[in-house]
Amino acid sequence: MHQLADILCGMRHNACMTIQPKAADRAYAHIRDSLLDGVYTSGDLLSEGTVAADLGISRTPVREAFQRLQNEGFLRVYPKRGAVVVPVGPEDAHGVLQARLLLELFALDALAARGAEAVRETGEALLRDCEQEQQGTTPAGARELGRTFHCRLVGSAGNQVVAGLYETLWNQQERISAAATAGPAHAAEDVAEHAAIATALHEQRPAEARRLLADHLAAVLHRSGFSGRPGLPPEAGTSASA
Amino acid sequence: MHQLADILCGMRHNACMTIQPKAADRAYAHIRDSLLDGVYTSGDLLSEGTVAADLGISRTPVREAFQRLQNEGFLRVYPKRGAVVVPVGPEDAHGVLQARLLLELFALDALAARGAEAVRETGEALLRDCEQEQQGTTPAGARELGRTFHCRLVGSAGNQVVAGLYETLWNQQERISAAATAGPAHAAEDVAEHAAIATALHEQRPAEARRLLADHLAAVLHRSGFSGRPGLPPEAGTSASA
DNA sequence: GTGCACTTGCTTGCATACAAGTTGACGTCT
DNA sequence: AGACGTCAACTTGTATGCAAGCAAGTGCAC
Repeated sequence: MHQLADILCGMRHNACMTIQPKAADRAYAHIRDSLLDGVYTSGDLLSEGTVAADLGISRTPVREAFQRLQNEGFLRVYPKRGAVVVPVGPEDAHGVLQARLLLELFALDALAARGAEAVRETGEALLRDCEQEQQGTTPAGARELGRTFHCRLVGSAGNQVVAGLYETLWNQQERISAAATAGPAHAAEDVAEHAAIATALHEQRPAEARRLLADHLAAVLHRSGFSGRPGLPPEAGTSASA
Repeated sequence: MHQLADILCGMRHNACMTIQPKAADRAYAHIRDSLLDGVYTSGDLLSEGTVAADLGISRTPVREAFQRLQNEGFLRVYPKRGAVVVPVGPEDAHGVLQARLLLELFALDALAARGAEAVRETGEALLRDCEQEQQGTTPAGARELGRTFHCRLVGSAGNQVVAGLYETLWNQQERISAAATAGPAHAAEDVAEHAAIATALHEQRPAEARRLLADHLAAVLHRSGFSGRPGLPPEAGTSASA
């Protein structure tokens, strides 16, 4: 345990992961993609054995994937019963967007407090993200780029804890996007709004960036289709199940 | 993130949990307690086999516990190497307290927006928590009551997503408290400040509750001993290990 | 003495076997 | 017919065995 600092700093063992990802990672990616692509829908019941058979692996790595997905809010494991796909409703969408607004506005304020130069540099980095966004066309790619944009924005505040919280939040955001059936249909609007925010930061107008960001999140909520009747119980449209 | 609540609350299916909790839960509780009580300290290296042998169970449930603890930020598992206890430093303490301030102030504002009656009721419930706090004397009990107080405060905002985020945050807070070696020495001050906040809410002075809360969090940071020199590298005081 | 391949002892990753719990259906008794 | 007990087909929970990976130490060749 003398070289623990090395362990903490250097991630040089990851070369093996590129050659042959662990079975647990494959299971995680498979289930997550199936969830995000609508193969599994709200209320579906999954079992470790079924997924393991589908992937040709044993239950052990699938079990690990289930736990990770439960921690990220995608699944809910019931003892001795199975795992159900957690349904999302307007309540959740409102909650996530409210939380995102809170964290992202905080990030902008913290960024502005770090000085004009930091604001400009962050805006520049975000603009580069937007350029990539305009090129990427696949749904999965658009998802990933949206994640990098917003996570970079929050990360620019310099608070690692808040950044970690936001990553958790983003998982739920992706679940909402998937459930909204809108998917990447509004990707163009997203990119345009991202670019506007990045430009405002790059030109050192943080106050306008705040306003643009708030508008952006409101627009995202509206486009998701969950904006109406926030008090509606989430179970309204998810009663049917296998 | 809320699987702990699930385990504690969702006992309606199986009566076995009262007699014999799952081995994975025992392993989780054992490691977590050891972490919080200082048996394991920052940088320590744990292996599944060792813990399994200590508890007289197999590696499988220990493995599950490791994953949960990693998700909560206590451990970091390195492939084929083992799990190290994540060290915490002033940077983390500042980040956590800043995030807590952000979320808890948001909660107070959201609570105030829900109306005077909601504010009074929440203050009343919090006062009841404080009464329990004054009775409980064991360190573990004090920890748990502090958790219920702050989680109830944040939960009163009515945003389940933010509440979930805050629970995640609280795990890190507990780790910081443990690392600060201050532990429950300042429990009396905590309780007094909690009571002041609850009273302000009960008497419908939310603005003062805001101020008291900010003071409380600043005091917590100060008492933790991590308040000075936030840029200091985290390894400063954590070199010694068993 | 120096450098390098090998060996050894640790670790995790995965597959498999078995134990235990839950559910729903089926048959039987009243 | 209706209620009730039994059971069979699922599920997860845990233990165990084996393969593979990583790091340090050992000994040999130079």
